[in-house]
Formats: sequence, C-alpha cells, structure tokens
Amino acid sequence: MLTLSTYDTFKKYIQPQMTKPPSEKSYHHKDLRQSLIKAALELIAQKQDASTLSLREVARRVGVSNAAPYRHFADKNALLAAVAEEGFYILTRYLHSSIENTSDDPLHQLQVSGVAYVKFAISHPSHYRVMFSAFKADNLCYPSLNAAGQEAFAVMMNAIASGQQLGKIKVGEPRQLAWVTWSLVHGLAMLLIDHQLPIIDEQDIVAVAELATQSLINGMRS
Amino acid sequence: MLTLSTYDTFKKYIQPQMTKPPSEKSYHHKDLRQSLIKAALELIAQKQDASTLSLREVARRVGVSNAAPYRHFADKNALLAAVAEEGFYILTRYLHSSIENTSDDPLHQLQVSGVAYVKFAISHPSHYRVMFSAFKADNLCYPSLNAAGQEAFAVMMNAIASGQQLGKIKVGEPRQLAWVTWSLVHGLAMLLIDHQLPIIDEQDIVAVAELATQSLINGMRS
DNA sequence: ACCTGAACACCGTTCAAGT
DNA sequence: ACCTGAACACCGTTCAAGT
Repeated sequence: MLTLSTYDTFKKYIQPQMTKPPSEKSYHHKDLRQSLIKAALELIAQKQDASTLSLREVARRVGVSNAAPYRHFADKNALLAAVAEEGFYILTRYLHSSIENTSDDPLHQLQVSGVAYVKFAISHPSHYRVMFSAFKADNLCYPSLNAAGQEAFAVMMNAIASGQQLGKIKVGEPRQLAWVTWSLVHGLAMLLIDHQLPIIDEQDIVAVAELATQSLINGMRS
Repeated sequence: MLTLSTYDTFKKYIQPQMTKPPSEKSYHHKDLRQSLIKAALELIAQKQDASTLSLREVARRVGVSNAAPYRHFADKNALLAAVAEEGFYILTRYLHSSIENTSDDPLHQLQVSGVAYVKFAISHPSHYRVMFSAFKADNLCYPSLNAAGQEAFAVMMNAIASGQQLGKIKVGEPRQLAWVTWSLVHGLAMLLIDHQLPIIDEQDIVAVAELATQSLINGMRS
C-alpha cells in the first residue's frame, strides 16, 4: 500500500501523462493539442516534406476524428504555426547556449551561434521545414510566432552590435549585417535539409558551416 | 488581296501563334504544354505561393479539361519540374551576362554574379519559388532539370576556381567555397521573396545583396 | 467542454470514350 | 494524336449531434 501510494504521488506530480497507459483509450484525449503537434512532426520527418502533410492524416495517427483538431486549432495553418513557434523557441535555446559556452569575444560568439543555427536545422529538420517552407509565416495572424522568430533573430543581431561597439566589426546598420548573417546560415540550412548539397556526414556539415561563418565574419571585420 | 497575303505570310513565319485570334477556341489547343507552364507561373505570382497551386486550376485558366494536362505532363510535379528547369536556364543567362559585362577580375565577377543571382530571384519570384520550395527537386526523376541546376551552379564555382588560380581567393575545395557562396545568395533570395526581411525598394535590396556578397568575398580573399 | 459522423466543395489521377 | 466526362480516393472545413 505504501509503495502504491508513493507511486500514485509520483505519477500525479512528476509524470501526470503516465496515470493511464496509452493503450487505454478514453473518449476525452489527454492532451490532444500537444499530441497533434507531435504527430505532425513525426509525419513530416517520415516524408521529409511538410507540404504534403494532411490534417486528416495527423488526426488518424493520433486516433481521433477528422474534426477533432478543430477544437484546438483554428485550421491546419494554426497547427503548423504552433509547430513553427516551438521550433523558434528551441532555436533560441541553441543560440543562447552556444554563446554561453564560449569566450567573451563577440566575433567568436557570432561564429559559434552561426554554426549552432545550422546544427539546429539539421537536428530538427521537421521543425525547420515548417518554420521556413511553404507555410506563410509572414502572417500577422500569429503574433506569438512572430515574437518567437524575432527573439531568435535578436540573438544574432546583438552579437553583431556588441562586436561593433568593441570595434571588432565594421561600421554599418547592425540590422543589415544581421540580415546578411542570417541569409548565410539560413541558405545553408535550407540546402542541407533539402539534400541539395551532397553532404551527409555531420562532421562534414559542421566543417562547411564553420567555413561559411568564418569566411563571412572575417569579411565583416573592421 | 496583296496586303492580306502579305499579312498571312507574316503570321505564318513571324508570329505563328497569331494565326487564330485567342477568342476562337479550337478543339486542339495550339501549344498546350507552354500555355500550362505560363498559366502556372501566373497563378503562383498571383498567390505569392507555389504550394497551393492546383493542376485543375491551371487547366481551368487555360480553358481545358482536368485531364488535358496529362497529355503533356506525367503529373503535377512534372509540370513544376518544367517550370523549374525554365527558371534555371534564365538564372544561368543572368549569371553569364553579369560576368560578361564586367572586368576580368574574378573577385569582381564573383561579386556581380552573386548580386545577379539575387536580382534573378526577385525578378522571377514564381520561378524561384518552384525551383526551391516544397517541390522536391532532389529527384533523379528529372535529369534535364538536374543538369540545368548544375549548369547554373557551375558558373559560380568556375569564378571561384579562376580566382584561386590567380591567387586572389584562399585555397580550399572550390566546391565548398561555392556551396558557401550559394548558401549566402540563396538564403537572401528566399528571405526576400518570402517577405521575411522588411525591405521592399529594389535599390535597398541590391544594396543588401552587395553588402552580403562583398563581405563574404572579402572574407574569402587569400 | 470535448469529440464524432456526415456532409460540402475541392483536389490529383485514371480511363473509357469522343473528334 | 489530342482532348473530354465521369469516376475514384483523397483533402480542408463545417456543423449538428452525441457523451
């Protein structure tokens, strides 16, 4: 009895999603919203393509009716927006932690964050595809998505601005230099996850990412 | 009579597509294949999005049945592949003519061809979207498309290789440096046509493209 | 409050049949 | 040889109805 009650407490406060085994289907799904996001990512990973994902397919995989997703998302794009937003949060974490684990030199920080950007894309290709593919993320319909995207962008721009303040990066609008840096890592990320570059080995990918970021930052020195 | 026969000759040899006015619909379409490509580009331009293009919509715009396109293209992707291939030919012309109209300095050639790449993308956004968006161009199913893409890539790589031979660009695999250059202009092109950068004026776009290419090439000097 | 079933208008694709 | 009409299996989305 004691062990059981301890286990119950564990389930309730530590892992509430384990209170029922997944095989025991209930009419009311546990956390359908998060399950739909997860299933969408799995299907995109499986097909290597976000554009052919269907909402019915996602519903089927979760074991729910065609109409069920509409309780949690206004439409298919809203689900994709949620996936993209999640992706931007993860990307921002990647960028921040890459900077934390390096020296105070803003040039070095900018370089490692560029490599971290590419590493994020190849580690989370399904997220990245949704964040930047067919789905029109330019929409003002998703303000929290927009905010998440700008937060990630700000990390790179801040590294550039502090590099300029220390006189290590050439003068000019930091925004413009950040656009250039973003273009480089975004272009490389897109070409990599769409398999347009004949590189497969992760070490080779990191080598190209380092060559890319080092070349650009070398050219942006003051 | 003389004028009429002269006009007939003109129509037949100079502008054969004018022999019948477009309002006079014939059972057999004049050049359905090319008309479908043209209509697809127009619809993508109208929607600013290639992913929501439907083949039925294209057929409707041309004034033909749902099944008619299948006489000329194996499926929807084959039509998109034709659009993409056309795009790569135009891109290659852009790159070549940008190099022809400049000095013999390979560094300068590389720089203007990078700007020409971005100019192509913003001048032909519908082509560019199809060339690099959802549609999986990695397919070996379209060898002529693949060849057209590699031809465009070769222009940039050759500029880099000759820069290296003259000792103006740092040593290293020219293929890798070309990937880096391609990443930069491709990333900028994608962000621009997806309206992810708040730049609208063409002069501002060219300014950023020049900043980008000049910075990278500066960093690739030997 | 959350989900289902059935329906609507769309889509890609095929195939017999028309000219 | 080239195109149509009708059909099939899919899809996004809605809405009354169920629990």
